[in-house]
Amino acid sequence: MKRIAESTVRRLSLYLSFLEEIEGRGQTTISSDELARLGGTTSAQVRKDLSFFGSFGKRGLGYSVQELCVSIREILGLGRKWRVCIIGAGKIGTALARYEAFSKRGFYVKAIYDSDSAKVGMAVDSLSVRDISRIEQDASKEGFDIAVLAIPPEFAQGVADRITAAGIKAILNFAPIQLAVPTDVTVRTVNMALELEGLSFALTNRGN
Amino acid sequence: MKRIAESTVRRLSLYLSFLEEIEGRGQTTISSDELARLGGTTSAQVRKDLSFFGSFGKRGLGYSVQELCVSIREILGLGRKWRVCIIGAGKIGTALARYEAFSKRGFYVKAIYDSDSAKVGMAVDSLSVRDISRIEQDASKEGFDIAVLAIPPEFAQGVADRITAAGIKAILNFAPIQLAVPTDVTVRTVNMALELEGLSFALTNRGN
DNA sequence: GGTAACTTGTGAACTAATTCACAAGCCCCT
DNA sequence: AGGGGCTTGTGAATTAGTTCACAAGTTACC
Repeated sequence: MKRIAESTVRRLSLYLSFLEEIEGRGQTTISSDELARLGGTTSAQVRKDLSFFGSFGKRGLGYSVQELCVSIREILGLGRKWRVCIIGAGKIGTALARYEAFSKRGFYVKAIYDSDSAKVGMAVDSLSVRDISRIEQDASKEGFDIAVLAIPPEFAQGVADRITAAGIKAILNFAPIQLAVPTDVTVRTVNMALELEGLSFALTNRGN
Repeated sequence: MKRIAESTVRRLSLYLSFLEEIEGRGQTTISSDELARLGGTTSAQVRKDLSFFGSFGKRGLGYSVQELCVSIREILGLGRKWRVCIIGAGKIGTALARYEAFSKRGFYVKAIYDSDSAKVGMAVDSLSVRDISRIEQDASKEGFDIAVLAIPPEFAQGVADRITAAGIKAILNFAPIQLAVPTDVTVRTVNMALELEGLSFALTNRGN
């Protein structure tokens, strides 16, 4: 299969969220044009995005909302449940652990870790904060698929090394740092300072 | 000035974070190559990114860490303090309000709002949750530059309409929805479900 | 069954972003 | 003062991503 651009995957995710809402409203078919308007893109873009994975529509008619939902879920690998662990029981870590939107989309937070012994044992919803020293043994025993890193930047690389060594292949990184990981590990970084600075740039340079 | 790509702005932000760390360690000059390695890109990319805004280095020698910090801060508009309000005192909103990294970077959270009267008056650090109905009058009186939207998707567009009408030109949106705003308003959306789904895609299609 | 009105799927054309490659400039050493 | 070793800044080439445009397929209706 040809390499798929990250932008394409993002858009598929976005289309799926619209399709699910539309499905809930009882609409049964949708055209690439309607989907494009919802996603702020063009109909050609929608069709091209889908064409990398097959042909899902009917000419003259559009796409079956239900079938397209199923197809995109399959493309994105959402047909199964993913086991997530959160590392860092600070403000961000605990907020994420309590965030229901994750489990709604099939991502189940199974454990939360911290290195601070004062936090270990603390309850976060139905979970109890575990000591980070257990991460290696837990990772293989409990089969975590994804680790969410919500720790200070100075510890992030060290923890990333440990969890990738323990076999975790996907990391959602909230630390404002560029992680170095083996090539078979995927990292997505969410850096809020960077987003705010992008807004600062836009405000400063607006009006040309 | 030519239109600057969002990817360029992101990278400048990233370079700045490295430069600040390096400055703290006492290193006085840096080459595009070293900066590129830190940022996971190429030296040509670093030089090109900077070249859109001027020439900041010395041939044969590299860049002065201190001067480059100052220049990038100026490019990004970080020479001033930005006034931020957070809308939504739920899990994400309160976690963001308490997040110190914002003020370190010059973004000051001045107020937090919610529509739930049970939450209004509640303390979040030194702030007290205000009723959302006050947002219009507060926005002009207190001169908010940036609004952070941390509310359920079904309310996000309505609130976005109100705050843009009230003159706010920049929105950091955590609601998983595509906001429609006037062209002079900049929106950055952080959608964690979408990031997780990107990881799901990578895990599912790894090894090609 | 034929035709009109749509909409997809996809090469081709175009636009944007990244990488190459090298002249020009700077520092250090002798 | 001149040469060698670096590193920047930037047009040119390349690669990646988006948009165009149209043949091909589908439905509805007469």
